[in-house]
Amino acid sequence: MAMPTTAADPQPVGLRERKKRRTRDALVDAAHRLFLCHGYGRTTVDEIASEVEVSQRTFFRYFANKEEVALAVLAEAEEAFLEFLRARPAGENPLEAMRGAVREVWQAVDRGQDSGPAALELFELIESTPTLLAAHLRHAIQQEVEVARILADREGLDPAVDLRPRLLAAVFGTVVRISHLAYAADPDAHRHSMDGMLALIERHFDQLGPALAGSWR
Amino acid sequence: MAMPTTAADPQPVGLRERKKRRTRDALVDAAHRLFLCHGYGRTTVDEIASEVEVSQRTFFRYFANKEEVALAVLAEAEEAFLEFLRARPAGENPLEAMRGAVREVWQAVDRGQDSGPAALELFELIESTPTLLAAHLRHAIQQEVEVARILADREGLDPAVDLRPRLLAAVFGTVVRISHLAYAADPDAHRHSMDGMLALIERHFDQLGPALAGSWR
DNA sequence: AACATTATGTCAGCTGCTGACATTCGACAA
DNA sequence: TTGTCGAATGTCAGCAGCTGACATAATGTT
Repeated sequence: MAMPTTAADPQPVGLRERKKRRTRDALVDAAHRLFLCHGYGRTTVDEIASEVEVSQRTFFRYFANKEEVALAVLAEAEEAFLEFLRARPAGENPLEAMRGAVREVWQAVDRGQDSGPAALELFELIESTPTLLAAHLRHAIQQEVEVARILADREGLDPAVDLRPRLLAAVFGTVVRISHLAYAADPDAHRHSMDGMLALIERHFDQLGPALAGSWR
Repeated sequence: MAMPTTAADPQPVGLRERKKRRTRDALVDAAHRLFLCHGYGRTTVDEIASEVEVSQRTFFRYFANKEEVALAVLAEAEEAFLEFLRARPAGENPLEAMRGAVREVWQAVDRGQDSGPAALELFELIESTPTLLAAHLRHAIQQEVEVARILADREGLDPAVDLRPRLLAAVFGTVVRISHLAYAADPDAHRHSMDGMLALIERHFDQLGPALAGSWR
């Protein structure tokens, strides 16, 4: 349109925003280190803040509460999942689209340096910390609502009257969660292979139909 | 057998235990009143305690935290569900057993004086209070684990190797939760009828297969 | 250089929650 | 009835999470 800006204008990212991003990342990093080392409950917010040479008050300007800093990277992954899901071709049915999106997320995680093992440790920390587990499940619910909205849009449905999107989103979330649990519970069988995680999810989905069908004999 | 006790021996419930039960019930009652009136966040533990003329410290001897007193009645219902599920005839398949158990729970709730509307209000309170929602979801997960154990026992399976019990328990919990949401969201359609809730759950289960199958056109 | 904007620090304070110790209350026997 | 033991409760001190209010410093703009 009008307003011919000087072409190269990816983002007017000022020094300010860069600095903010840096301290934020530093806080997440320090928090994870301390949580994994001393445990979530035995790590105080003041410790995290002073590790980054920042006041406690600033910490709470970046994160609404102590849980949020622990789940920050997970929140980013969930956001990425939504992006991938929105970008899936319209020809796929809902289930195919979600499987594709979760595959893309794991591929992206795989590319990111050492985030594979880190993700595993994070899962264990969350599962073994009641407070974190509760917060994580709440986020998962919100994620399900958003996923349901996307699915309803793709299929041209009204989420208020047709509950199938919500239902499928919830079931999908459940399958992913149980896969994470199984993955973390049996490290020897799957570790060092992100494909293992995907295979687990696929297997669980294949078991879903028979499990619902009737007797298991 | 031996030891002919004097027949009428329901429970040697001393005055002590009765008093404990009374103050506990009073705390739950006062808490619910205050939560529904002023909101969860704006109600302090001291207020609840002083309402029952008890020190704050005693409150925390009855309940581990503020959330627990809000979810107490729900926890009892969940316990009842487990009991009913354990008592279901062995001939039923897992899904039939769970449907039967949830029906029995609602029938029992129906018999309890005015607990119907109270349950509705409680659901709304939980769903609209992030902290409570998180705590509730955590409890739901624990419930799922226990349900999976029961199902595995019924079918003679090892929950560690066969994940179908866990999967079905999770899906069932999801369906019940979504039914609660739909029930609370559209009061006019279902209110004053516990059968409405059961019908909703049945309908959602019937939608589950088609929703998983493929396209929704 | 002067100004507006925004991030940060400091401080005071509330609320949830816990340990330690004293006190009171119910159970049970002499 | 009385006395004794254990359990329930009260009191107090204190820590940690979290917030509002205000002052200060850093950054961006003219």
